[in-house]
Amino acid sequence: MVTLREVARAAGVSLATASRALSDAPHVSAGNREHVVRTARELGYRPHHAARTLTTGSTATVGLVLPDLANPFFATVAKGVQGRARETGREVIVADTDEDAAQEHEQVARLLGRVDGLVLCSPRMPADALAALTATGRVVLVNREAPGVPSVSFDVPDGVRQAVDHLRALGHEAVAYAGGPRSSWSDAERRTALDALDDGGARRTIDLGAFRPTHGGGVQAADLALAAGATAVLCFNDLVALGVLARLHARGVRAGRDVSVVGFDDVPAATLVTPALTTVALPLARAGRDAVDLLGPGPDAGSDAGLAAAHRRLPVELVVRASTAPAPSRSTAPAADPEVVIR
Amino acid sequence: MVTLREVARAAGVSLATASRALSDAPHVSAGNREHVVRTARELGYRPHHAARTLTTGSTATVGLVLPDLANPFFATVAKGVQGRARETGREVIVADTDEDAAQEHEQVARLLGRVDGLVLCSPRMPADALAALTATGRVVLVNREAPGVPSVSFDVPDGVRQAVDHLRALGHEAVAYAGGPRSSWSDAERRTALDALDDGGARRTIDLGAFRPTHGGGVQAADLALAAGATAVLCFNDLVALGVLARLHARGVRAGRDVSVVGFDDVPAATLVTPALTTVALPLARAGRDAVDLLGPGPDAGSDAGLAAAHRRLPVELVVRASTAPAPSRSTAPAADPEVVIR
DNA sequence: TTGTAGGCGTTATCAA
DNA sequence: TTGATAACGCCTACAA
Repeated sequence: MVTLREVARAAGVSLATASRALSDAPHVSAGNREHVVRTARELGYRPHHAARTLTTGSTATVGLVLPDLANPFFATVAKGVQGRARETGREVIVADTDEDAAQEHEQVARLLGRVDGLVLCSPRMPADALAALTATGRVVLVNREAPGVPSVSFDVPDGVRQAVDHLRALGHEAVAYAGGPRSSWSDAERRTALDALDDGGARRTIDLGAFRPTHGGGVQAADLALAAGATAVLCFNDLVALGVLARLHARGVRAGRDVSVVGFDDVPAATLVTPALTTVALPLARAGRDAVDLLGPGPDAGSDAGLAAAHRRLPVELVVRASTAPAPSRSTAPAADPEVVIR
Repeated sequence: MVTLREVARAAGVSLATASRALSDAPHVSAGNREHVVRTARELGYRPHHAARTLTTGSTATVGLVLPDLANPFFATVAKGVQGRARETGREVIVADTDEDAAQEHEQVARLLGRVDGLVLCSPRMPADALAALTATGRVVLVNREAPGVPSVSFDVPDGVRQAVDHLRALGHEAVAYAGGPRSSWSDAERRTALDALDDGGARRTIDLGAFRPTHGGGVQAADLALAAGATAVLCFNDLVALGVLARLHARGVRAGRDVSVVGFDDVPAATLVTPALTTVALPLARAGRDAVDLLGPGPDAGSDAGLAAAHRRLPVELVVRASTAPAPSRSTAPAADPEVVIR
């Protein structure tokens, strides 16, 4: 390995001058600077990261803790974090908790010793544990909010509103909600938003209950929705919605005609199924990028880096596809399907 | 920050003794060891990573460079890498190249200065560039092979064989292949395997051409397959297969009855569509784990860690679902569908 | 078994 | 503008 000392010697300058030249600090003659830079390149000099960290105290590294890397939702956040971190001269250390709240604490604590700051995505741990963990500062939350902790989340209430408005505009009165796990922070947020939309009259939402946030959970919810006479189902997330779609199909109910279905997240598979899923799209990668920015400027930052606000709520967007359609008229039996039945 | 020096002072021992006690090295009295460990815990001591790296030379870190974190295929590999790294006491720094071959070189070079070794997943760069890059050692390939470079890949030829055997057993004679990009190493591997299976007689495979490895590519391929009179289509990957499925459906052809479709990868969406996709499943997470092991034992390793073999080819498995079925008999028009048509 | 001291590669603080 | 030199926190011969 070629060290700075060797570069200095080869260039015929002192260690200090070499250091200054390469980290383009002031107080180096233009001639020396160029000469040092050239010899460094010739020798293939690469600064030793750990040594630099030891003296500067900066790791140029961002941590990322998330429940499941293989889940496209989190993976997309991770991509955003990684992209922004690199743009600002930082690396990303990623840790997967396997959806285990207990691991969150350990991973965060361990990583904090190795990074300048860290992004904690969709933590499952209860609020009090979260508060204790983030007391150190240097932690930004994504898809979760907690008092006093900087965070990036999504305007879920507005997403719920868009979805419900859409369904009501289509004439649906009996809208059911297929919820996620009770312990889920974001499920609570959806429910609060739904309650706020409830006008106490005919247009109330039917609570189908809490389901596992999976395809299977959706299958289960679909039967309940049918039994409850719902003409539209709003789902905790797309996986649940896809499960509902599959079950409706299996039971001979035409999704997007007899029953409308709306999901949340806009996962890739939403466009791959038939009918394509109407869903609330979340700016996942953007959230990851913003979280990195909330952590503060990286090593590459100019001097005028403004201090970021503590909380950001990103706008969401309802993407209307084929799984939602006008409510079937009450009086008539399902009309003969004018489309070509393809099976 | 609490340093080892402070722990030593608090425990009333020397720096060296404290160090030995905490890294459970020999030559420490049991009493001192326990005492030091306790005071360290009480003081909340966390070893300083950079300092340790500087003296030991080990970063306890693994690098991971891949084309696209948001792609479930790579994300699953990443999950495996992360899981195995942590089990062996290492962190993972992940870098996303945005599918850009030019970035691969830069990312790998940069990361190599910060990690003990790195996993390069599905590199797009040409073979010669790869050879130059990996000459340093410390790099393991995943889903790609190169002479002299340790790698973990999949037994794709066997997967192709399983798929073709399956289709032939179902009576399909006109099997088409919807290929991936010409520059793709794994596409070349599939083609080689297909050629080997060609008996020169009636059972030859129809080459549909090269398509973008996306849903859209599949849509395009489907029309060609139909025009060529194929009764079965083997696809470069699941995304392409899903596109074929969608297009067949749109054109009124019953996938899984009139035409059989087989994919590659077994992405999550494969089970979410109707008909569910028959596909060749790849042990992606396992590949990530094995790649880490090929990098050598981590800091947590026992003394008897054997040296790993340089190449591993992981077995793959055809997962038969509803998108493949017996070939329609030549003479008769498509029989009336005995199933309840649900649409 | 314990302690002292040197060094890992860099940056930063002083004098010169 | 330069150049010694002292940290940074830890590990590890080497000496006691």
